Amino acid sequence: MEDSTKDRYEFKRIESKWQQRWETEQTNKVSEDPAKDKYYVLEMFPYPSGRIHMGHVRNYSIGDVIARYKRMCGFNVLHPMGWDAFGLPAENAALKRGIHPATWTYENIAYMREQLKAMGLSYDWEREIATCRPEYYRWEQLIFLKLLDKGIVYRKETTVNWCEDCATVLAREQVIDGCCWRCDQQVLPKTMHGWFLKITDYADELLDGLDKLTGWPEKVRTMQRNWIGKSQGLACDFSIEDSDETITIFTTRPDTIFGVTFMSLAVEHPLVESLISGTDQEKPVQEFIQQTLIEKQRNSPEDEQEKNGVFTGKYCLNPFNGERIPIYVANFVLMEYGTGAVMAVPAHDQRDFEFAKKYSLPIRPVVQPSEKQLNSQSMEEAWEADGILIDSGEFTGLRSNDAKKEIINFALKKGFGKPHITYRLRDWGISRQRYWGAPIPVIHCGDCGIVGVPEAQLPVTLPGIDSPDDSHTPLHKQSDFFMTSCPQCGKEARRETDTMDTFMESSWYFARYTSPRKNDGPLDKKAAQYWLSVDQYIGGVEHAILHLLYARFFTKLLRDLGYLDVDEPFSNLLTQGMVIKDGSKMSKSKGNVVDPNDLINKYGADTVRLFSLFAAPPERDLEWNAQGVEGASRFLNRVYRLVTANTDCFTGKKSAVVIKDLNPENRELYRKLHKTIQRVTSSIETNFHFNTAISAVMELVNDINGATAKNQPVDPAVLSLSLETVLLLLSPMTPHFCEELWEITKHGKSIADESWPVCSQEALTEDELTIVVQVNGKVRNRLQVSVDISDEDLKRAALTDERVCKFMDGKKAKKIIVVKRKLVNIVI
RNA sequence: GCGAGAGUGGCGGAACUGGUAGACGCACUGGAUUUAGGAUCCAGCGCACCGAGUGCAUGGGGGUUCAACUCCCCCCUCUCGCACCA
Repeated sequence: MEDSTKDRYEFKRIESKWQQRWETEQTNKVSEDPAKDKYYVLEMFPYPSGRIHMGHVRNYSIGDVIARYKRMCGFNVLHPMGWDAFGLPAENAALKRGIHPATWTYENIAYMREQLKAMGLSYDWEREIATCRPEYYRWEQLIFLKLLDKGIVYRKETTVNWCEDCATVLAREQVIDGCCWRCDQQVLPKTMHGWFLKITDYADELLDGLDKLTGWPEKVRTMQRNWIGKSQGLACDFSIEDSDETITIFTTRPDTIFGVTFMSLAVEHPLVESLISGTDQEKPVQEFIQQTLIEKQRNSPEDEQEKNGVFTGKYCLNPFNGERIPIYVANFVLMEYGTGAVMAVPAHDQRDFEFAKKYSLPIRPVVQPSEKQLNSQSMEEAWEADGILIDSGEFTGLRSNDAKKEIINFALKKGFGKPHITYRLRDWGISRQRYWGAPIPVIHCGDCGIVGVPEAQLPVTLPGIDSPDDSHTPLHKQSDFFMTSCPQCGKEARRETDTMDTFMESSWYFARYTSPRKNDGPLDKKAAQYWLSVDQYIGGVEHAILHLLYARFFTKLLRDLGYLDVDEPFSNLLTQGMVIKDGSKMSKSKGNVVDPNDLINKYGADTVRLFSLFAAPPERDLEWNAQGVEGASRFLNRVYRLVTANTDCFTGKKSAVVIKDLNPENRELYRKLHKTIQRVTSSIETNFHFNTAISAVMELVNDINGATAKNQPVDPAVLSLSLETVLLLLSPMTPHFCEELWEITKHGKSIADESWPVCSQEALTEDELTIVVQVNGKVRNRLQVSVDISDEDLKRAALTDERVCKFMDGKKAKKIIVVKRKLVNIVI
């Protein structure tokens, strides 16, 4: 059992041999070459958590096949790797072990780098970056300052999402079901100052750009669209009776404005206080607000609350018809969306309908559907679709869509309303009260206010890299760090102690790879121009919103700062599925993790790569199967034996084949060989379905095996070409293995420097075809016929076929359908 | 509820613009080789019937067609994402 490796090819020796050779010969080093077409393939860079996991293996295997394939196709391929190295786990681990987060991070990087190298991935390691290095984040600080100048970065006080466990603020994108995306603890609201990026300024461009990203999965585009959440409608003022104040509402259904029967305010709405102060309703409303706030805290956001509210005792006026409208405070109105005030139209909005039913408020239909008559008494639910306006003054009779425009225009003319667009997207809060992140490069001066750190003083580095004791305490507790002087007036001042959200680093790393060592600016424009955008980006779908939206945003920022000239960072996106075992995602808590190290030691990197590519198409989840790995291993061993048993046929020269001179068996094999090139190439080109590419190669291997097993010797030229093709086609997937056999078969150079094989049309032509004969659509026989048989002859052959006659049972053919080169269907 | 995707053997998965359903692999069964195991090789392997053979089969139901995994309509299930968005 434990000696099961003895019959396997020597993957250990072979893999380290080729890894060393690629390194010494700098096989994967690239630079800009205007003479060649570029191809930039990138896998989402890892967080240096300690060891690579199967998800990484799958991700990088996919990327590596694409990189190696494109390279063989003649592209100048950029394929870099780096580390998303800032983040909370480093702090936690450091605290636990009493070491510095940097130490932990760099050790992990060193170990994981070796693991990746052991997989034989074709990275240009000279471009490696780690985002925690000052050489990287200093440029991020510079970009931050430029954005501060432009007003894209600003500071404000808001209610933030606070995670007590992580002791930091979270962006809205990082709050999942009311809990922290990382530690899963309930997130609490907290009021504090923080730094923001005006992503909302780019909302429209981010939204419109999605239409052009045809190389992205529809799913991801839809998710981003929903996240941006653009709604168009009317912002309209309702004046409050006996008051100078007005309530501004936002609605996407101005066509229903004559159906308003009450007004709902969010409990946090700023006007509530003044509405109720000193009135009889003050107490009940206050109580209701308290109650609602408590419930909001307590309940997880999934369960929808019953609609509740309380009358404020005050009225406002519908500007369209002057009607008196009671003002309520309601628990289902969100302060964060629109204006926090909703005009309630119970006949045409389900929530308002439920609320009206509960508090016996009037329901007045104003949009009549064509298929039924709405009646305020008998309605059981709101009619939310379009229709024709009724009881709507001068707008009566218009269709919903026209009415929307007319009503907005009317409000605009009269001055009490205007067209308005609102987004779900909020500005990106980037302040984190953590140690292990890039310091925000500003200084707070009592006299001058906020002052950017002068460019010449960048980077603002993290303190205490050499003193592990308190090195990971948050910066606001380290006076050595925050005590400074104002760069403008020289007085004593306080350095900003927040660090940046780590998503800042991952928002531009792909661009930095194009000039990773540039030391006088973030990007070399020429290099960026040559390489960007990324032609193929690969990673998990869990980043569909966060990282991918931020990276798109940053690309536009860098473009507007003059660093780049592309609008979008990633032209094509492949979202690979998860690695599953026993029905669920591999995770430590589930105890179903498979360590790639163990597999590589047991089977070799090539086998592990091959299996992860073969078991499922990349976008689907991959069910881990230990026996499947055995299968992949078996296949490679079979190829190894097949090639080494036939080294005689390799002469070191290019074999030439004259199709005419081949006997039928050799011709068949030669045809299969070209058919395989065609199938593998198109599998990769159309959708990166490596699983079918591999199965095509397996078929070819089976055929070569079959041919050599027969007594008749295979033509050496056909045999050597077949085996060469197998190696060339497999080489992007199992590179060490193919390099070794390429060398054994007397090819002078590295297989990585060979060209991708080309399918010959001539080789594909056949002189005989198998035609399926159907009777009434059911397959009854197969006929071997010459390719140039006429339809008439084919019909005749089918009709006279013995088996076919049996099924025709003496009946006459009503109709005969002939599909060229494929089938004959006799209808009786 | 809204949006996206998916349902094919025991399993992972194939099937091009409608034209041989189940490629390839795993598992399984039988055989060869072997002292034995492992490895390797050969054969079989959707379901039903004892079988040549014949039926039936791509979540369910209907439809279009000579022909449907593929196109259309209705329904069911699962996965993922969003969710009181006015």
